[in-house]
Amino acid sequence: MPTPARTSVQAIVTAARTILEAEGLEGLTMQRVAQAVGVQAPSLYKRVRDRGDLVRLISNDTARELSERLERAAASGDPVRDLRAVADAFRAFARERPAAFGLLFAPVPESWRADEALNRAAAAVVVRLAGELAGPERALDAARLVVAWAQGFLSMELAGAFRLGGDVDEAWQFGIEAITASLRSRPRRRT
Amino acid sequence: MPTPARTSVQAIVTAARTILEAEGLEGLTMQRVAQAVGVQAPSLYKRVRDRGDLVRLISNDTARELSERLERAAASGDPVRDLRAVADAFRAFARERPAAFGLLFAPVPESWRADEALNRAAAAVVVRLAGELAGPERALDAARLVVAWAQGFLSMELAGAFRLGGDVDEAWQFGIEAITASLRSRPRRRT
DNA sequence: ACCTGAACACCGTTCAAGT
DNA sequence: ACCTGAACACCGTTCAAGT
Repeated sequence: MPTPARTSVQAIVTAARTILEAEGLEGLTMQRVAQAVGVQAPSLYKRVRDRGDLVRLISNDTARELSERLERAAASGDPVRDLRAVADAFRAFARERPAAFGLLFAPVPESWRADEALNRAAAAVVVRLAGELAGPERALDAARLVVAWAQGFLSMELAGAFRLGGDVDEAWQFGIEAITASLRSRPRRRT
Repeated sequence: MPTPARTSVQAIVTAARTILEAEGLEGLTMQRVAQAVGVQAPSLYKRVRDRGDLVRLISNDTARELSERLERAAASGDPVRDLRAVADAFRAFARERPAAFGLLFAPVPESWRADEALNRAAAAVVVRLAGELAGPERALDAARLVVAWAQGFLSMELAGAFRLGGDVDEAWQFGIEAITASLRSRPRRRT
């Protein structure tokens, strides 16, 4: 006789995201997740292939949410203002979900990573704005400059790696201003 | 009767670094390290406090080595050339020891991290060069821009996160040029 | 169809016992 | 003084057995 489902992939992923933020990636055990959704650990394997798969589902959700936020931030139509707003949205997201954000860029096995299409969607906004600033020929190079800087800055900030004093918010402002100014003044190969 | 030591902290750390690069952080188990140095796992606890402490010792060695390399790279006396050379040395190191490099910037428990003084030493070169370019008032902000970009770029490159095509080497060149140009042209508060 | 207890192969770590 | 086997508390994962 079929028994009714006592949980769902959605419930599992949601619980896992909460545990990830509260207790880190090593704290994210199958037993801990099972307890949170009210089943025994082996039952989770009816919904997710294994722990790596669960991590991948978390990253998918994270990438989707990040993508939406970046999209929403680019609303003014002015590429300089928009790029700054997108960077700030990126930072706000990283501070809200530090563990999930870290996971998105962590050197994790390939099969744990968010689906390529979701990463691509999140990148699209930045590539578009970077192209408007630096010209279509340089769009990808420029986007990589912006994303690398922002990701590096935030991973260092979240890891507490800025230990030489100074104002970290000011360093962030300095960075985004230097980068946008540089992209705008760069000679374009063609327009 | 005292028995002669069959291994040493140095041998343990050296073996651990090799294992880290070959099999990643999850592959770095106490049993694996013990096997490599020819003792049983419990014996390791005579030399290192626990696995986290072993990771910290690896990071210390990594930070020391990175620091030396960056120092050696800054030799021309011209800050623009030196900053480029330091960035290139940073990248070369990251590619030689990707796992150790990743570890240095990974969101890992505080007690696993390299000693503060070693991180400070590695940062010093960059802060000096950044100050020569952007002025002493902006040295720290400028150094944070450079290091954040480089670290982010490399962590993305090593994670295989540049998946939109284009030439990654060219993106690196584009980045360091845009950043140095921007720092040089930035208005200085004072000289 | 879904859930579970029991089991397996692995971890890190402690500790009494050996030399 | 150093090393080890045995043990403990944890993991992820599989699977036969239950409903």
